[in-house]
Amino acid sequence: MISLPSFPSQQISEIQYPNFQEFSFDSSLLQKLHSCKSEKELKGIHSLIIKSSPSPQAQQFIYNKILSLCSSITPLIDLGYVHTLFTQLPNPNISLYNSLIRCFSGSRSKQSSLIILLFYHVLIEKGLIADNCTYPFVFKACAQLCDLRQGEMVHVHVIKNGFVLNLYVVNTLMSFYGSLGAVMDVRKVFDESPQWDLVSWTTVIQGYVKNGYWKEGVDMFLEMVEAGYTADEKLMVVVISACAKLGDLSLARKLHNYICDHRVKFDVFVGNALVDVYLKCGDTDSACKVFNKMPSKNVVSWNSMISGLTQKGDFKAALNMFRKMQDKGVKIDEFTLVAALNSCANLGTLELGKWIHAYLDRNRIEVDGFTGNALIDMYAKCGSIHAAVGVFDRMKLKDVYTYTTLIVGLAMHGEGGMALKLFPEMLDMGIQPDEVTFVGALTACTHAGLVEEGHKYFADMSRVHNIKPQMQHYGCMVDLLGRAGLISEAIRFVEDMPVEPDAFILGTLLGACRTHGEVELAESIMEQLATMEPDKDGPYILMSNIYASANKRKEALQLRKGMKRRKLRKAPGCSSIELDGAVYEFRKGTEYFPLSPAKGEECVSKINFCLQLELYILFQSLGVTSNMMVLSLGTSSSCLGKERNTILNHLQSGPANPFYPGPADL
DNA sequence: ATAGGGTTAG
Repeated sequence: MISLPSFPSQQISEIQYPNFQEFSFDSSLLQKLHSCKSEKELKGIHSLIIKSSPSPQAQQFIYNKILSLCSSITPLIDLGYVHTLFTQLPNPNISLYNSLIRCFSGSRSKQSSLIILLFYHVLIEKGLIADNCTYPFVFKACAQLCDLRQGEMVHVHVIKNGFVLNLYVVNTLMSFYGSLGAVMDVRKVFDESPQWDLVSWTTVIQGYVKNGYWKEGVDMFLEMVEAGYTADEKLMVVVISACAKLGDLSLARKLHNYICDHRVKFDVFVGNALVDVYLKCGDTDSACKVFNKMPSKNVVSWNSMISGLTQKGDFKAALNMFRKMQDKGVKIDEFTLVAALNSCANLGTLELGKWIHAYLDRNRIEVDGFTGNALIDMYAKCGSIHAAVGVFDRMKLKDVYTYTTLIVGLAMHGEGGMALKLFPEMLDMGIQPDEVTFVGALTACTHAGLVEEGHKYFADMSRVHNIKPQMQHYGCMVDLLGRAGLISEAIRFVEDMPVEPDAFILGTLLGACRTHGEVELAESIMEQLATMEPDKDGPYILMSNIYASANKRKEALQLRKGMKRRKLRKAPGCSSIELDGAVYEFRKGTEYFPLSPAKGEECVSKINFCLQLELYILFQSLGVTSNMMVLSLGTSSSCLGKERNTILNHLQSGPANPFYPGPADL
């Protein structure tokens, strides 16, 4: 039972945290309150307290305790209950308001943020003054709601009440401006603050970096070092991520050295940032070294490796990582799958791509946004354009990437008409096309032979959509005109371009010359190309084909000699097939090997890569077509029966397939 | 009681 000495009420309001021993309070109740960990327990104790019918003074004290307890066990707590509790308090002071607000800051939803702002306005109306514990939550709520004006208003209150001297308040204020992209305001608050700590520097640097001012962020870091501060691991992560965006390898090495020299804690965040920066700067070896040295890895570490290798174009290494990650039992997430799908798309490993699709379905991961876009791309690039369309149709959240991916995919499959139907549909949905969408639309026009339509898209690009044509778009137009046989128009187009044609454009023209037998024109273009890119074999190959089809043997021979003189060799053709989830790659004149390492690593040497066409037919006759597809076929045709049988034996009885776990494994 | 961190596309 609680028995209180009776205080005059004015005195009570001055004592914020009375010593509970003065209440001769049943200490077991208070102890229970302290050790309480769940809402249920809390409510139980609450009812016990009500039953003990405390005096108003004791009630204020206890409710105060309960409320601060609530704010420490969020988000487990029922916010409605918290609010009811709060309304029981007769004259809540600012610290009680802070406790209340803290309860609502746990859920980080838009609704809770609105409620926090509401409480903030109520407390001001009641004549209370917010303090250093109120403002951080209020700024967080403004950031969550993307409400710049509201935040600016609170900023004024902060100035009026003198809280610009409080680092907690100033730092959250900067973080608020930074999250809304107001970089100048972040800097202004920083410059006007009379004192800084490491968090202030981190916040201002992050303000720059998050908004794309990578160079400024790095410069600010250097300024900080100059001013005598020492960075911690949290700041280093920000600076390293800026360095990754800049792609500056020598800076990356300097930052790595800084970490070692200053004994910055090498935690999983720092490790991940380093792995990422080395991969983005093209130094795979260093990335692997850091990755292997990391004391603890998480899903992000693996994702960084996989997506980094994918972006570098090392798709096989990426998929091997993906497999290794699963072997280690690391739980994969959407980031993993998007990166893996990207690799599948580029390698043409449809089976693995399908497996990932099934994985998404099985784990009830919504096929939307990033995952949906990656799936569409994978199916389109692996030749299953119908599956790509199927994914597209089921997606609820379509963005410019979704439309562009499918437009490009359809165009590449010769479905120019279907691709061009999507374009106006996209505009109707209120989605603005970007420069890549126009590359897709122009390619679609090329493949459908729609010259007029192409001109219209090209004109609309700058006129209606305010996108300046880039070299790629000029290239598309040259290709469009060239393939349609309008060579002279293509030449005129190149001459009228506001920029000098690059090797790609000239190569496109050369391709048009080949299709339409324009030998003399080809020769003059070839001359230009040979000076621009003396090391490329492509133009020579094209030109020799042009001579060959014009029956000009002598010229062709001379060209070959020229190639030899320049030590140019035709890059070997390359092709691959997928069988039961393993990719077999064929290179002309070399050996073939399965994509996956380990058991299947032994190579069968010197197999002509074009064998696969025959293999495909053979497999069809054997009735094993379902797991196999041919991605691209070579053009030469010499074939050795013995070697073919070797491959057949190898594929049928050989290394354990599939290398990737099938749907049944998970 | 209250502030700052890494990975995803066409």
